Amino acid sequence: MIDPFYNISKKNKCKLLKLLEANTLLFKKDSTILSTVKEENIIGIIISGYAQIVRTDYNGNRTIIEELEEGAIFGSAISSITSNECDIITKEDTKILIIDYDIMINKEGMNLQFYNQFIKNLLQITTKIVTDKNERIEILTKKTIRNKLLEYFRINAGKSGSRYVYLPFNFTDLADYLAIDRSAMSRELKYLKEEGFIEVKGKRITLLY
Amino acid sequence: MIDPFYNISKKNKCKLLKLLEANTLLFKKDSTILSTVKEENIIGIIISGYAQIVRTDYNGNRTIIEELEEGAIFGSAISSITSNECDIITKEDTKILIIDYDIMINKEGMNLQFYNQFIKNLLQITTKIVTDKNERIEILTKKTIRNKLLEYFRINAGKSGSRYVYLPFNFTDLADYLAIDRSAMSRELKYLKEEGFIEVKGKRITLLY
DNA sequence: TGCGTAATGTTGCAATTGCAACATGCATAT
DNA sequence: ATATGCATGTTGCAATTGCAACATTACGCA
Repeated sequence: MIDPFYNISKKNKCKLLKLLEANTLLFKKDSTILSTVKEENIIGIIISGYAQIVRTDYNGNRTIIEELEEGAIFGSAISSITSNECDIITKEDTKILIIDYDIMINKEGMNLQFYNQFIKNLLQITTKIVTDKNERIEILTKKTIRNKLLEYFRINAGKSGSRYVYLPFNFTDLADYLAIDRSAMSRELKYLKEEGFIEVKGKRITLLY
Repeated sequence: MIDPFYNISKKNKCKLLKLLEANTLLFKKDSTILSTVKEENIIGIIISGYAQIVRTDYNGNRTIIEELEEGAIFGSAISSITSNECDIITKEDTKILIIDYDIMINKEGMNLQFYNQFIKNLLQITTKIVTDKNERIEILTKKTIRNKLLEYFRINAGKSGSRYVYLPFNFTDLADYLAIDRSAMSRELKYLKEEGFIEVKGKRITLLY
């Protein structure tokens, strides 16, 4: 993950935040950010802590839209908080930075190194986000639970270059991420085990094919 | 859609392309770009024409990953051409620009207005791409064909602020986009018509609810 | 105008899936 | 230790879906 303030000195970071009229906010664990953030065209940056963008629809189906670690950026300008069903929920005490997207973009003719560097860093981060979204879409467009699982494994084993996949979350959340029923997923995992395709030990999955 | 060269003069655009060691390529209608582009960390920009990123899996299922209009950017750094099943297919004669992502990003300490402006433009474009991807994910995570359709309609009627949805592609491609079987979609559309939820006239859908 | 091809509509059927309901396991706090 | 809550595992069943096969319509082009 690229630091949004990569290659920007502490001093310049302060100048930057002033220039962008940024606000720092603190949230306790398990609080909902959302309403603060939703209304306007805003970019948020996780300074410290951990949060999730979660959608809960009228049926009560929860879907994790995104995991927000330190340095992650989010916001109406970038994430799907446009949707009326989305919450950002902190999983730890979390410190975030709020920047108005329009103020940030409309600094014309800026010749400030730190400003341009910041924009460049954001470009790299959003590029990475697009890649992640594409992976998710690639998985979601598979038509069977089995193929969704195998695609998920393929992508995530590929990242570590091994035959192991370490789940970054629990199975309930995995089902949410894959947009499938948890019990149906559990059943399919059982079949995959029985047929000798995979081995599951806690959150570590070994690919045997 | 934001022009990648917004706020950059013709003269500066030339300088920029030289600085970035950009290459211009021409493709005839219905040709496959792909192999030229796939290998490296590259950004492509559609100068003129129209193309699609299409994935065809081993079952022959086609999925339109992305529509590439004039000014659109794509590439291994940004799109999911990482996948081994992806093609970029031109639907018209198409002129594209190829830029090496690493060369572009690693121009340190640049104080050139046109360079910084270009990066900023790319940031705005990728931001928009993320929004689009999120919309698609929002649709794909719905569990029934009906809900996928309704979500698609909701999002796209919302854009024009009316009760009309104008499909940007045909129904076959819509089914690909929603990652559902075409005939099953056709059946569900019939039910939606019969139940008075929608009215379909060619590519215009009217929401009646 | 007519031909060929691609898109669309229709339907039966088998396979997959979601859902509900319940059992088991595991961790944490009192 | 045990109670409480949450994650996980299991299974029957009904609903949804994909698939295949075919009919019909629309469209581009000679």
